[in-house]
Amino acid sequence: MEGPSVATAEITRQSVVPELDLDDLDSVLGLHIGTVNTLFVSRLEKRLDPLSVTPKQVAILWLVNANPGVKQTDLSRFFQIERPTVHQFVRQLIKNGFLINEPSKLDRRAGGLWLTDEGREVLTKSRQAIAEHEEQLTTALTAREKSELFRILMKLYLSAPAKD
Amino acid sequence: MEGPSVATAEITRQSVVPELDLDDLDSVLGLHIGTVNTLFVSRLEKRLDPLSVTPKQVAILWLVNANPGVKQTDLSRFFQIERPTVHQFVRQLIKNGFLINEPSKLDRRAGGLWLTDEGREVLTKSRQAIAEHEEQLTTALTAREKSELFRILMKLYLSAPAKD
DNA sequence: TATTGTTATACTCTATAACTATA
DNA sequence: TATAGTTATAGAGTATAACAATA
Repeated sequence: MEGPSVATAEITRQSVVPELDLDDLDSVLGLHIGTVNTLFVSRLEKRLDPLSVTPKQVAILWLVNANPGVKQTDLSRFFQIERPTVHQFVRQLIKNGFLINEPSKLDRRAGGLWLTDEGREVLTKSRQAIAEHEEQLTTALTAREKSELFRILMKLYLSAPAKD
Repeated sequence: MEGPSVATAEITRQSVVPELDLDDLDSVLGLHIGTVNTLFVSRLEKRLDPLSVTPKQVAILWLVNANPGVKQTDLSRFFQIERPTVHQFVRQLIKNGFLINEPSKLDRRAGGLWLTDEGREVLTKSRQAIAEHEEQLTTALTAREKSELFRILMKLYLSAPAKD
């Protein structure tokens, strides 16, 4: 799996820039998470560009589609981002005609979000783009590595001590 | 390890917001990488705030310290970010008195970067802050999970198809 | 008082385009 | 022509503070 029957070759970022002394910077987990995140986000942004949506906007469309009438507060809780941050995505999506905001009749503070026909079309195409993108970036991983990665990331996320 | 001797409980993001239909959004790897990245970055930013540096600025200081006289181009290659992006961090670090830029005598196009005494102090304190931060966020992981995470992230990074 | 949404503002990280100076 | 650095500008994603409307 890892090559010939010698000691497993350790592949590190050192091999990418051999002339630099990394001084153990590559033992910082956050660095690698950040690098891989940038890789995923920037590639996906390019794929989604023709559809005039960003990765986070698609995630919002995705959940609104599956939960018609959902409130911004619910999205804020799911993504663990602040309400004004959610609102910014929602505002852009409404401006671009992918989403509408219908005030709730039960609680007039809250709005309910729905996709437009155009929003549904964009979501369908975006899901296809995401599927191709994820397939492309994870072909090197075995099925077991993929599921381990999901499991470990989830464990990190769920075990994080509360803010403050 | 995972609880009583029943089928391993699957812990997902669904359990965080039970009332939402996720419609398989949680099968998108990029979402989890992004969430964990935000977790790491935002926590570290708060820890570094008293030192007046950001996570990326510390990474720059770290490499300049280990490679006195390094060029911005080398940093650009290591971090896989564009030269103007590196320059922005460098400019801020110089402005804050943590870095100096001494033009090379061999190639007057290039500058060489060095830490100031204050930069060295901030780096030392930042490394301590990062060590505590990483320890705090990864305590839930076993040693094997940690090394698997490093290995899989590195594999993703190194196997990524070239841009375009 | 508490919740929902909104507006204004700002910060971090990233990019592209276009420029200067040097090799 | 190619490389190193710089400047200007922009965009994605995030936050906090303060406010209005509603419950």
